[in-house]
Amino acid sequence: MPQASTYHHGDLRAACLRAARELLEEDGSAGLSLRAVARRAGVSATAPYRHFADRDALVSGVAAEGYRELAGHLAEAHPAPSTPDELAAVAVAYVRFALEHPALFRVMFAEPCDPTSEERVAATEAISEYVRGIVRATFPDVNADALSTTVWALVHGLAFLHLDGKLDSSTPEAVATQVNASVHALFDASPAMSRKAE
Amino acid sequence: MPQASTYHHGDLRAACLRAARELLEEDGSAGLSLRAVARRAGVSATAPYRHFADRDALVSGVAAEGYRELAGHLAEAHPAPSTPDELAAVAVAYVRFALEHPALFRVMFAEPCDPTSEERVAATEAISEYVRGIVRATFPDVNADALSTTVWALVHGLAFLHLDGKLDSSTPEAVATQVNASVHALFDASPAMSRKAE
DNA sequence: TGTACATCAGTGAACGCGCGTTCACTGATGTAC
DNA sequence: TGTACATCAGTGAACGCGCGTTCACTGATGTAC
Repeated sequence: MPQASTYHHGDLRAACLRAARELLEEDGSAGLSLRAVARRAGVSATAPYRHFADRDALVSGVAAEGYRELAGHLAEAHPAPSTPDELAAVAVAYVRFALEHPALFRVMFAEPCDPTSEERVAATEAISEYVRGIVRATFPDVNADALSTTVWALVHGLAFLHLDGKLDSSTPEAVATQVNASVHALFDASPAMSRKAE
Repeated sequence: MPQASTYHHGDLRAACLRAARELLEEDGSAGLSLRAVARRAGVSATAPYRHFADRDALVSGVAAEGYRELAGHLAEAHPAPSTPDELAAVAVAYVRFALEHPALFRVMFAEPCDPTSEERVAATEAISEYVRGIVRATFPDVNADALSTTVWALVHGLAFLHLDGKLDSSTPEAVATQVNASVHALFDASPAMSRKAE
């Protein structure tokens, strides 16, 4: 329901989140201020206060959006992975998301999760649950909670190391190869874990 | 060579780094300003400019110190690990360091590595080389470069997930158990990797 | 269909703040003779 | 040992800036009658 009117924006909340995302990609998290967001949305400096209690609420909103978007990307990579190869494809999508939205990814994870933002906490929980579900589907006979933590940590670490330029991120293929190799190195161990679980 | 004199500080550089570390632990990276550092060091706002070109140089200095300190902690956990268990002990030390110095750890990794700071780049390289060396010592017959990246990513990811409160960090034992389990899950796969490398 | 009015989403001036950085300066130190 | 002087590490006033947030306000919208 966007309006042609200049006074009432129509959907300023969404416009603020969009502006915040753009600022993030351009200037990194340092450029993410309420005033800059308002400026970019073409609105007075205080207008965002109609939609966000304060700066933190804006940041939490951006992070939550990022989580949902990440979840979408993972599902797109494979809706219901059940083999190590399919799981690896999801891992590649995770790292790719981090590399395509570096500043957003950092906002999502580099600051301590604000426990007062329900939206943000819920989105984090959703990702966590999603990873657990995938691992359970791929290795039904294994302690999925333990293995899913390990998988998530591995993939998360790969994402950060790529982000920090510690690994070769020059081409998407190089990244995919690296992620695949690492994930398979871990999955080859799962039978051993299975044995322990019995 | 510290001086009793009040005018000449003696070792203001070190005092600034110390002050920065304290501010980091107290207020997080948001509190890390040149002026705050000067204030805490008991010195005029501009005195740090005798020792740091600008704010970035200060931050890079802090990060570099963090890298060296981390390296020290790892070596302390085990000077020359050569078994999976010993390697796991080093991994636990890595994660413990992150949990003991959360803000410092974030400064070290959460911002893109400043490529203009030689000190910082060198310190990063040193850590990277160190991990590679350990893995090579533990698995001489394996593609150490590939495996060491996987190990580092896994441990690094565990550190961040703990930092973000996504895993149980309530006691040092809980953390150690989790890290040990994850690292062993990976190491149990190394024979498979070895086979591939042949 | 027309009017009165409550509600809502915006405005814009103003506040105080801490920041990074510059500049000309000055006090202390150490070295050459 | 004593003095002159260069060097160095501090000082403190000042700059301009962008920020978060408050406040009283006003224009637009939609609903009740």
